[in-house]
Amino acid sequence: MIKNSIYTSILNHLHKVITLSESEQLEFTSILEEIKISKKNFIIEPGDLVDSEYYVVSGCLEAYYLDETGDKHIIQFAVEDWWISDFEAFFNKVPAKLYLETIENSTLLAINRDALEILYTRIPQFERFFRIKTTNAFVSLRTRILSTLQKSGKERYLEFCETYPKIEQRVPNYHIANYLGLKPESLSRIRKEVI
Amino acid sequence: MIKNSIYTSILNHLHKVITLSESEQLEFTSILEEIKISKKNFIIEPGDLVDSEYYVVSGCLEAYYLDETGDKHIIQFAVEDWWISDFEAFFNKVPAKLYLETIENSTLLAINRDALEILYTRIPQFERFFRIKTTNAFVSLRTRILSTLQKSGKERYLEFCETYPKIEQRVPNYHIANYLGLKPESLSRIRKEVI
DNA sequence: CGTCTATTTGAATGTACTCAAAAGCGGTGG
DNA sequence: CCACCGCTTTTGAGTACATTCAAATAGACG
Repeated sequence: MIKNSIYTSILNHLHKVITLSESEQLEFTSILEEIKISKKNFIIEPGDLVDSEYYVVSGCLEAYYLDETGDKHIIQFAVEDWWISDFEAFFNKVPAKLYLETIENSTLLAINRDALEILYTRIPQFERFFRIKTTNAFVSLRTRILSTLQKSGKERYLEFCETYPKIEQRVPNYHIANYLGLKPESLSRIRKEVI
Repeated sequence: MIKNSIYTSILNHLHKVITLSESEQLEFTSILEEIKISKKNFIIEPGDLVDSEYYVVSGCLEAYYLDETGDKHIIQFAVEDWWISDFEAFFNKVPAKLYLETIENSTLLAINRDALEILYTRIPQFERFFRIKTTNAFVSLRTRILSTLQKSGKERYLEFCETYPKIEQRVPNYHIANYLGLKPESLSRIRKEVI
C-alpha cells in the first residue's frame, strides 16, 4: 500500500471493496488529478461537459440545480471520502444541469471518464468497484425517497442529523433546509422544538 | 439474434447497450429462469434471501414495504421491459425488507446472482451492461427525489402521467397515490381539478 | 344481483409556506 | 474597541395544501 500521500484515503476507500496489487494501485493513481479549490467556487456549471467525477480528500461541497423559477435545489452534499459530480452528465455525456460548488476550501481527486474506461478494460476490478459504489448510492437514494415521501419535516431533520452528523455540523442550516425540502423558517421552528 | 422466443425482448433490451455474439446470447439466456405468476402473488417477502433480480416480459408488479405502523409505501412499479427486485437485498445479500407483488398476471425472467457473477467474469460486457443500467436507475431516482421534495401533489401527478403513461392506465389510483406520497382522497381531489 | 373494492365528497385539522420584520453573529474598517 | 455591514437564523401572522375521519357513491366480478 502506498502510504502517507494524497492517495492514502482513496486507496483505503478502494480496499474496502477490492484488492489491488502495488502496480494496479500505481496505474490507478496515475490517472487521478489533484485539485485544490477554495470555498464558494464552481467545479461544474450548467452546460459544462463533465468528464470527471470527484473524490473528496478534504473539504465540503454541494451539488444543486436552479429550476425554471430560479429556486435552488440541493441534491447532494459531499465531505471527506465521498464521491460527487453531475453523474447524469458524467455517465451519459450530456451537458451538465447541476452546479457543483465548494462550501469549504477543498482538495479533490478527479478521475477522468476516458481514463476510467481504459482502466475498466485493463483491470476489471474497477468495473466491479464502480458498479458496487453506484449500487450503494442507488440503495441510499431509495431510502431518501421513502423518507421524503412519507415523513414529516421533523422526522427528516432528525434522520439527517443521525445519518450525516459531520455535515450537520459544518453546513449552514439554510442549506440543510434546502436539502430536506424545507424553508429555512420551517427548519428553524423544527429545531426549536427538537433541541 | 435469437428470434421469436421468450428471450426476444430481453435480448433486444441488452442490444440497446451492448453487442453480443450468438454464443454469448446463448450463454446468457441459459442462466435465465422463466417465471409465470398470476396476479396478487408474492415473489419476495420481508426476510427472504433474494438471489435473483427480475426482468418483466409481460405483466405488472409493485415493490413496497410496510413501515413500523403497518403503512404501505410503494417504491417502484414495473411493467414490460423493466427490472425489479429488492435490489438492496439482492446486491448486499441481506434479508429482504420489501414485498414484491404482482398486480397483473406476469411473465418474468429471473437472473441468479451467482450465475451473473460468473457471467461477469466470462463476458465483461455484462458487468458493463449492469453498471449502466444501475447508473440510469440512479439518475432517475435522483429526478424523483427532486420532484418529491419540491413539487406539489398536482405537479407530481401530472409528471407521473407523462413519465409512466403505461402504468397510469393499468394501476389503480390508490396505488399511484401511494407511490406519489399522497392519500387516495387527495389524489382524487387533484384528479378532479386536472381532468 | 349482491358483495367487495375503489373512488369520491364533506368538514375539521395540521403542517409547512409566504411575507415581513427583527434579532443574532461574524468579519471589517474606522 | 466599537460601529457597521452582510449574512443567517428566528419570530409572528395569515394562508394554502394535504391529511384525517367519516360516509356516500361508483365499479368490478362472481
